[in-house]
Amino acid sequence: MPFDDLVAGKRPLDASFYDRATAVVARELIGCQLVCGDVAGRIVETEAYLGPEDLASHAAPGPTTRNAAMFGPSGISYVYFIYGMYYCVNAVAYQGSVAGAVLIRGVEPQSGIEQMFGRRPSAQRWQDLASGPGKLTKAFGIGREHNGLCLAKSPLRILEPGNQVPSEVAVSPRVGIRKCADWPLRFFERGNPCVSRSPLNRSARVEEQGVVRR
DNA sequence: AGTTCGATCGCCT
DNA sequence: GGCGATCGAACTG
Repeated sequence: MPFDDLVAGKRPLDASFYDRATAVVARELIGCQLVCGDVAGRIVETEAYLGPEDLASHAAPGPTTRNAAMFGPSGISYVYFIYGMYYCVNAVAYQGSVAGAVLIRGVEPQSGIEQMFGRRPSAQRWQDLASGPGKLTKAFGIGREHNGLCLAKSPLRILEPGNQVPSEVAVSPRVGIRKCADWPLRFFERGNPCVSRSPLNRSARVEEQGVVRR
């Protein structure tokens, strides 16, 4: 769909959206629209990372230069570099704690698909362009320069879902972590092919904890 | 200054 | 299901 038609009438989510419990924000980001430049897609998978009590969170060790954004105001991006070759993008979101962020793990490409294939030539299907946290930053061209930006009014921004509300949101443990491995803080649209599929996701040990119907 | 290891991905078996 | 790629942040001495 053309970019202008896709974003027409959709307003960016403002700080009041992000200034709530991190898991609630993670749940409600499913179906919202991620935009970077003239590339856009629908968020279909997220994970909540909490404050110091969550040992899997980058906030657990306390503030450092890398994770500083997680301790700042809600509604700001937190982008970090991992495994020597990937970026991951978060939306800072918390209330009543001292830190928290939502990792965006899966996006359904909607606009700028040709550009995404140009950035990820190894992708065989459009469904796999952004079906993972490292994949989607590559497809969207998100890097260090996008850390610490206001997600309501930057080239990197998130818009309200409009008429794209998810059919059914499922909950499960988070992927690829060892500490707090049982906490049900991963949210995804059931059945969507753009949800990431790491080996851990497919393992019988990781089973869904429940679903949220609308 | 040296070491460790990670909120991943893609290729191999 | 396992592993190598590849590098910066954080920690140790």
